Amino acid sequence: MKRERIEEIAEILDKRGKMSLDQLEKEFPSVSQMTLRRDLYQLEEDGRIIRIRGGAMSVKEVQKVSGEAYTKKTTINTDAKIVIAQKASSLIDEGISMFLDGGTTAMYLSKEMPDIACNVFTNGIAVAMELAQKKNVQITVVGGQLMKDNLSTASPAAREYFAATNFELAIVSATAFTPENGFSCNSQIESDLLKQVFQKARHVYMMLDSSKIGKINPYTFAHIEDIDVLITDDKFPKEYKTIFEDNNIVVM
Amino acid sequence: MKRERIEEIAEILDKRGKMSLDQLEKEFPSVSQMTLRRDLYQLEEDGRIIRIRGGAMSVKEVQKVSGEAYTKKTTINTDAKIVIAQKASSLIDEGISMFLDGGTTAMYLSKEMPDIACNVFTNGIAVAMELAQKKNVQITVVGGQLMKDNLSTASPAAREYFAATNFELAIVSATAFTPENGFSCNSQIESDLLKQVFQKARHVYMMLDSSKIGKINPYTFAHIEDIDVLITDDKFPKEYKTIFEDNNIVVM
DNA sequence: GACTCCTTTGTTAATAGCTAACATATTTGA
DNA sequence: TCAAATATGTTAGCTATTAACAAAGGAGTC
Repeated sequence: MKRERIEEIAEILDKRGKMSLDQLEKEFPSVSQMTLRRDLYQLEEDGRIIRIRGGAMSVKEVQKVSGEAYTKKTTINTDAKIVIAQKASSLIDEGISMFLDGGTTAMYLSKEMPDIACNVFTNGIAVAMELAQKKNVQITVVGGQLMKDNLSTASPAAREYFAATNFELAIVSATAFTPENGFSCNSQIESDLLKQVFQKARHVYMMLDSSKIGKINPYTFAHIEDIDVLITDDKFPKEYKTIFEDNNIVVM
Repeated sequence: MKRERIEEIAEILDKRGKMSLDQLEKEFPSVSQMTLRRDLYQLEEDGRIIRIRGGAMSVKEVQKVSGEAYTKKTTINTDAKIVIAQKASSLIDEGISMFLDGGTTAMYLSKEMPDIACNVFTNGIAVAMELAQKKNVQITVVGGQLMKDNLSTASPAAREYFAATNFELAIVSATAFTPENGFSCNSQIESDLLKQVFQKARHVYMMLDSSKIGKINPYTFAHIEDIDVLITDDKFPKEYKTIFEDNNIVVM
């Protein structure tokens, strides 16, 4: 109920742009003002709204007012990514040692995942920052050149480092997928890093929201048979699903 | 006078992102709080800022916040650190290759510093994220275990990596200083890393706000004679100043 | 210069909104 | 089913904001 209410508040705010607490109280007569305040506080922490005196304002509205375009990457298929991230986070067991990539889906995953004792290796600094909130998660950041577009790092040195490291699990996502070209991304060093990770990981979970399907990016880092589990959303085409299942891959 | 002040407020806010009225009052000691309030009100009408409780926020900041998670850590001696960071940022030349640590002062420095072409190595992921906003800055993140308290990394591997890297300049800060025990911090691996950095850096600038003075932390990584320039605030004790100057260190 | 009009700035009191702290209810999970 | 964690409600105190009025400049006119 909290989750839904917060979601609804966010939606209303995105629609109306700006609302006072009084107005919100009228929309949600069943809860107290304080609860709404707390909801707004949380939405602010998530970066979805800005609290102003007497109410709140949607970030979208701000961006509209200021007239500037905002990065669309964070908004593509957000809901699907969150669902996927939730699903993936439920698969993480206590004490596990895992690799997590630096993509937006991994970002949501690190928000959703429970605060259990485990070891996470990541090349995404935004992911690392998010995970730093969790008391019990041990984080190791992969060093290297920082790519500003996706806030992740990669370097030859990191590749070597991973050659001497073992993971129980690697959870990654691709920016493009076709059955013929497999999973691909836009950066060669990232692709190299992921290849290395795949060699050392016992299990590989791929998070792939349906917007990535049918696209091809320059650097392929894995093929269908390289992964163990595919986590996707309900818009995932049925015909593809059978391809994965024929390779003994669990599709979620 | 009004016009210029408003312009200046807008600029400062674009840089710092978010400021309290208290801080603004310190920046503009010659006018009353009410005047600043009115200025903010006007800037809001112009769509350049958003007024929030206790201060204001630049629209640019809003766009940034909407992308990432938002940590609202309030730190000690913020104002002094900002002053120190401003001073330090004025010392950075185009094309330089430098190391920056992961502390809060370095964080402010990365906000204040101009967007010039240069190479920055850092072990602070918050610093790296901040620098990622600058188009012309090349960033390299040091990998390793993430320490959650200060969001910086350190590892033996990183030490080796730096053994093969040269810097023109290292800008670091300590969490404690006494003349006898030198500059110290709370983590052994961080201390090791800094020692290595000091060996490879041609010049070392130390940022030290006065709240650190007289304190001792477990791991000393440098002594007075190891640094070239000390950047501090105006509460820095005079008797200490002479100690530094006797060692040919520029005190700012 | 003295006067008026207009803009900017400062001061104060009253109010609205926020936070913190605790109390209660509800959910989760063992 | 119980205990622990999470979510919600209630209150009191406090802080920031507003509004209204007063004072101080600036600009133009006689």
